[in-house]
Amino acid sequence: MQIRDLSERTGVPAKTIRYYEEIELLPPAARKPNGYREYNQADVERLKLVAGARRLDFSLSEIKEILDLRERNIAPCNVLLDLLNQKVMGINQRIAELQKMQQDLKELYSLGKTFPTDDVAGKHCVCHLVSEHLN
Amino acid sequence: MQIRDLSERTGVPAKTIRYYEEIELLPPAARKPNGYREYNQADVERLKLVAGARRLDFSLSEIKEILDLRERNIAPCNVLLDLLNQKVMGINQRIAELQKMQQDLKELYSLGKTFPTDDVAGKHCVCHLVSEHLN
DNA sequence: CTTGACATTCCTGTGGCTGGAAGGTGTAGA
DNA sequence: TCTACACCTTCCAGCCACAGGAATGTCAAG
Repeated sequence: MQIRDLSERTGVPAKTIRYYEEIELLPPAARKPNGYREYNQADVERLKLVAGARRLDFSLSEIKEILDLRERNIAPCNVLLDLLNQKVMGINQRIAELQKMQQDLKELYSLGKTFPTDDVAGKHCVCHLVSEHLN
Repeated sequence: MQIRDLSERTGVPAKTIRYYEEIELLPPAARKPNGYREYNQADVERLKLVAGARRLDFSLSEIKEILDLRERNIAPCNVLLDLLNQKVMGINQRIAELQKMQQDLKELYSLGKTFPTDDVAGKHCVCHLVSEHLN
């Protein structure tokens, strides 16, 4: 199985697979006599875990932690469960931030609409509101 | 007024101010005989607009567009209002994506909890769920 | 013998900074 | 005068997770 097959089985671009190897997220691939990378089913499984974790927005270093545990024959399940939990809380916070920002944006929009839109100096228009916007 | 004063009046780190100048978001600063950058009140106002817009998560190129309009003596108010509006919609979408992801994370967590946590191979545990997770 | 689809490495760019090194300048106190 | 110390300058590197592209090599089919 060469890199394109691995790519198709996992949905990860070949370019990205090489990159993962370069940063040592994945172990150095076996090579065919011609220098081409060669993969097996275990490589597919490992990369599928990486791909699934990426879709859940795990960072590469978080994923590396998982893979490293497994390489040392330690089941990473608990770490993974913890990470899932942390992600949920992180996303809660992120959503709250976004909602706050959306509130701000809407307020600025509404208020800005009531000001003239031809103020180049920006003293009495929406531009001024943005300038004075703190947090 | 030197760079540190500008920094304190706007909350933008000196390092970042230099960076903004380098990428031509801000015009080249006036210089004192000793080579130090020198700023005036107009520079404070401009940078405050930049800082406010950044807090609202405008990109530097969006901000550049605003500043360029003003430099050409065109009031950027309408463009700014449009951008505010776009941001609101963008955030709505982002929030939806995050909520979807949170849903997925919670499901994986709950289901993962029901599996053994000592499965190094990852065939019958939360790791497997993550591997098979598609969007 | 050529065409085309693969593969390889290496370099660059993205966004928005931040950190640090190496050196110059300005001011206050001993 | 000497010396701290705080400020300034430029330049180079790193972060994250890749994507794009150049230059080159390999292999199978027609």
